Parts: sequence; C-alpha cells; structure tokens
Amino acid sequence: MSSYDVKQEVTDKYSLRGRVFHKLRDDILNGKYEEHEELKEVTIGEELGVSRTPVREAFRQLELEGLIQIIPNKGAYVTGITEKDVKDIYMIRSLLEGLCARWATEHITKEQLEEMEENVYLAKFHASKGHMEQIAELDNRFHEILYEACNSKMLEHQLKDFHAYVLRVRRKTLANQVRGTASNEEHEKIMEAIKAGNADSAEELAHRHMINAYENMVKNGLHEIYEKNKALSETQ
Amino acid sequence: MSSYDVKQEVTDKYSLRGRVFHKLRDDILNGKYEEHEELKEVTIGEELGVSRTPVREAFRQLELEGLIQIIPNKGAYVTGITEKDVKDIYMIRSLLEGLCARWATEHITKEQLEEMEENVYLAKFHASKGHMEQIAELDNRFHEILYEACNSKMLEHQLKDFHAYVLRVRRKTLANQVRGTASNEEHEKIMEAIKAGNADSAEELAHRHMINAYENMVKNGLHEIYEKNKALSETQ
DNA sequence: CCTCGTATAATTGTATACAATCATACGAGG
DNA sequence: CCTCGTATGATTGTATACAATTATACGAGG
Repeated sequence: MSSYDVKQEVTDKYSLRGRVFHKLRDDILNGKYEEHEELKEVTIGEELGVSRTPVREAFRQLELEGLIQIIPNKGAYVTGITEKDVKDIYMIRSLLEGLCARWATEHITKEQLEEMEENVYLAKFHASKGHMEQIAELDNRFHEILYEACNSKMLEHQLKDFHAYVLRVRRKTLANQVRGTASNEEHEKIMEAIKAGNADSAEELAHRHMINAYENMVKNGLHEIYEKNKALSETQ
Repeated sequence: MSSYDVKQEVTDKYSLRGRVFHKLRDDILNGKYEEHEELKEVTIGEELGVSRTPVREAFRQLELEGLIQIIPNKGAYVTGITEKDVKDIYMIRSLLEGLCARWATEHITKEQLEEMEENVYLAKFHASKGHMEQIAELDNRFHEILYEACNSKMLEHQLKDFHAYVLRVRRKTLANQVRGTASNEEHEKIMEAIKAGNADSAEELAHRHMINAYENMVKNGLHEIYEKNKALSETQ
C-alpha cells in the first residue's frame, strides 16, 4: 500500500482553518447569515478568536463549494440559491443518484448493506413517532451510504458537492411527516433492489426518489420560502 | 439589476493568488508534475516570485478542484487519476452532457448557435489539414458553448469541474486524426438537433458522443498511458 | 442643487515573523 | 546488529505588519 492511498477528509477539522471552514459552512447552511450578506475577514476572525489568515483560506474553500462568492478586493458574500437552481440541482441529482444506485448494486459491501437496513428500520420507527430531526439525519446518512457504496470517488465527490446546496433547502422543506414516511419507503425499495442485485430497478427507483422529493418540495411551499427570502433581502 | 448578479470568474486571474492558481493548474494538467509529486509552498513561491500566502490559498483551491491533496502538517501532493476514475468520469459526463444538450436546445441564443456553427465549420477545416492543436482547442470550446447555452449555472459548474480532470487525459489521447474528424461530425449532429429543437435527439447524441469518446480512448491506448505512468511512479 | 475630484477610512492582498508539527539522523543501550 | 529515544532541520500553521485597492465623505466649482 503506497502512502498516497491514505484516505483523508478534504478539510481538516482540527486546524484553525478547518474549524473556521466548518463553522461558517454550518452557519450558512443553517441560515445564520442572510443570502448576499457580506462576510468580513476580521469580524469572523474575532468571533472565532483567530487571525485573518485561516479565515481567508476558509473563504477560498467556501467559494469553491459554492457557498460564498468572493469579489476581488471587495468582499465575500453568501451566495443566493434561486428557485431555478434548486430545480436544476434536483434534475442533475436524479441522474447521478440513479447512476450511484446502479454502481452501488454492483459494489456494496455486506457492512454497508447492514447499515442501510438498520437505517431504514430506525427511520421507520422515528417516522411513526414524528421525530423529524432524527428522520432528516437518517435520510442524509442513507444517501451517504449509497455514495460510499458506489465505489467511485469521482461520483461520490460530485454528489457530495451538491450536499451543501441541498441541505440549505431541504432543512426547510422536509419538516413534513407525510413525505418523511414516503421517502423512507422509497429508501427501502431502493435497498431491496440493490440487495436483489437488480441494478436497473435500483437506478430507476433512485431516480424517481429524487423527482418525488423535488415535486413534494414544490407542492409544500418551496415557492413561498423563496418569496419570503426575496422580500427579506429586498428590505435590507 | 442587483449587484450580486454580476458574473465573476471563480478565481481572479489578476491577483497573485489567481496567477499561482492558474499556473499550477496548467502545469498539473500539462503533466509538468508527476502524479503524487509533492508541492512545497516555498519552492512554488520562489519559482513565481511570490510569498507563501498566495501559494497556500491557491493550494486550498486546487485541493477542492481535486488536482492536489493536502495532508495537514505534511504537504500537498498532485493527485493521481486511475484508469477507473477516467471511466467513471466519462460515464458521469455522458449523463450530464446529455442533460446539458437537452437544456441547451431549450435555451440556446442566436449568438451561441452562430458561434457553434462557426466552431464546427472551422474544426472541419482543421481536421482536413491535420491541425491537432486547433482541433483540440475547438473541441474544448464546443463543449463550453454547450455549457453556457444550457442556461444552468449549476450544471455548468458541475461540468466545468470535470474539465480539469478530463483535460489531463484527453490531451494525451485525442492526438489522433480519425477520432478528431469523427468527433467533429458528432458535434455537427448535436448542433443540428439543437437547431431543429429536438431535445430528445440532442440529449441522446451528446450522450453517445461521450461514450464514443471514451471507447475511442480505450482503444487507442489509455491503458498503455497508465501503465507508463505507473511504472514511472514506482521507480521513484 | 448637482457634479466631480480629492482626502480619508475601511477592507482586502501580500509579505514576513514566529509557533507547531513532522521527518530524518544519530547515538545510547541492549 | 538492531531498537528506540532524542536532537536537529525542514515544512506547514498562524499571527501580524504593511501595501494596494475600494468605498465614503466632503467641499470646490459650475
């Protein structure tokens, strides 16, 4: 085994830069900052008790993750996600998640399948109790398992790239027990197709799963959320 | 028009950091550095006549672009692309380019279509003369036009993300007149489908275009290239 | 009252100094 | 001869100082 095979999280959590990166990432995803809000290097640095250097490096990374936009010599701004962006993301993801499910069918390990079964089982329990926080967490994890199981670091990278975007929206929209249950049932079907070794079916089910998630999102007020945000940012 | 709508290249070309970023990017893509070679902050800085600060920031960005891997407190290493990675990339791209062609059919502007026609026409000329450098350039540009025409910054972002990876391989493999001509003919067909407003056909043709490019690559020595690289890196 | 240029302040861009961490060499001990 | 610990050097991580750029305020001139 050569040294470059060592698996390594893209961003180190234990350096100051890593901490700044993750903190800002979470804050943006959780809506602490308004869209288009300006982030100042010194302010962020003071809040976290670090100098500008690690903050700047974290900014560069957040920019490539698509969470902020840096205008040279001017400043860093939280990016806005439009309604169309969300739609595009789900269309793209529906294709990639399908491919991911196909590849996962061919490469999933025993351990991954077991974690998946546990995930679906637990989610069923929490759905019946209406524990939305746990359901969201398990939903995330289900997809992460799928990404890992597809055995393609390229596809995994692409899908995880979307994660940041998707989380920003989904956190607001999946707080809905009906879809939570339906979503988990779809997870179960995808899992069964993978277990049965039926790649075509797994691909199709994962594809539909994304489309359904998007359509549900539209029905349950994606539009209203964006109207609200727009109104907010216009009053500033 | 609000200020955040201003289009802005992700990485500024005119700051020192931007110059370092683009220089390293080109060098890696052109194979100046071996895979898994270590990049030292001071060395790079001295070569380009800048301090470590902009170099470090460029490193962080290159890491997220997937061109280098940074191991904390240790160093930055040029990432390796395996034969499987290349295959995965082309499979993923075949889906996304298909979707891109579909959306381009619906959103392409008159100007973009004109540039596309010019591109195909010029490429035909250069193909007949065997001008490989120009063909490669026009090939790149054709796909860029397609990305821009799809009118989705999300899809454009994803596809351009791959560009870096793809260029590393393609530069070595497309130097082949037969495929150059065939590739351009496929471009022409995609363009005609878009022009005719036939999204289904455009999607299918773009999808096949990628698969063909990959299969051609495999036939014409992708394997040998990787054998050579592996041998090289093992002797270090 | 409006326009424009200049001065000033605020902010980012870069260089450098220092701290922390990691790799290597070397020698003591077995 | 081998193993392990320590010392030394090399490299990355962070803080700070300074330069360059941009935004703002204010006043002269029309």
